[in-house]
Amino acid sequence: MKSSQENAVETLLHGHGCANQLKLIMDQAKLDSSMEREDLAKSVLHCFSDALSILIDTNDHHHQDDRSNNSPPQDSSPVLENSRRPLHKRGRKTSVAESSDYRRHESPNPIYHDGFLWRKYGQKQIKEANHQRSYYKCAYTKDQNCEAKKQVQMIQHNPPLYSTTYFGHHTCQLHQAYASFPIDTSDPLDSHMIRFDHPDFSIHQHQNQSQNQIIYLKDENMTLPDKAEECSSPSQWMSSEVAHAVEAFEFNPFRTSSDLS
DNA sequence: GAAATTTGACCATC
DNA sequence: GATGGTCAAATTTC
Repeated sequence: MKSSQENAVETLLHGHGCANQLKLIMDQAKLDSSMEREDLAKSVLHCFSDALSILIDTNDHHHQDDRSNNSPPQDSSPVLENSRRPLHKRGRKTSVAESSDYRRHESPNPIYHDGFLWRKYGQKQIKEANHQRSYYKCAYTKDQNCEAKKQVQMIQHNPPLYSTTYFGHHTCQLHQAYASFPIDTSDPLDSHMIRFDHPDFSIHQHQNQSQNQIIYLKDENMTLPDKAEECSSPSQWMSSEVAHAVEAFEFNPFRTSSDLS
């Protein structure tokens, strides 16, 4: 019997293959393909690659844990680190940074828009990194005592590579709405969508004529299809940044009902 | 005018 | 003393 994680890897592998094929077709028919489409295809591929790396990496860690709890942690994938190594050698002031609960993701683009609302509270030139590091915390830190934080830092100039490190978990209502929301994509008529364009920034669940449920979130910089309701699945337009964040906070939009039970 | 960002100062840790 | 993380006043943006 396959675990849900193995099923997820299998599904992602299939999707990755399809996206790869699509890119090949578009490469062959460059006359017709706009840069926008090509970028989109690349983005999809990148998203899949990252997701797979993350899942495979997680599996590896689990397997290592199974084998021996005393063996030292091996260096993880360059794409994602989820180790218990301290992030910095010294200078930490907060309990958050000292926490073992952090997830680090590296990508060619900084992850600014990941579906959560962040407030920048600092920026520092980091001696060891030669690049500035930006500090963000959840916009609901005060309102809802949410302790989620993230740091964004360029770690490589050419080609550009950014590291986004998430600390803690969202305890704000926004995240709870995510986490408690049952997702089942097994039935295309019962799919769920996440939107970022609702004007009043509150979370709503909406049932349209085809029974699709939609979560509205705010993200002014997210470009969406004119009629997002007509998309058959979130993956049609969900940004890679959102996918990264979704992973970072252990929210799986493709989780099925059977996985929940 | 409110909200978000910037930036220098302060503090804890090494 | 050096460094990284956070605070909060100043500044910018909408």
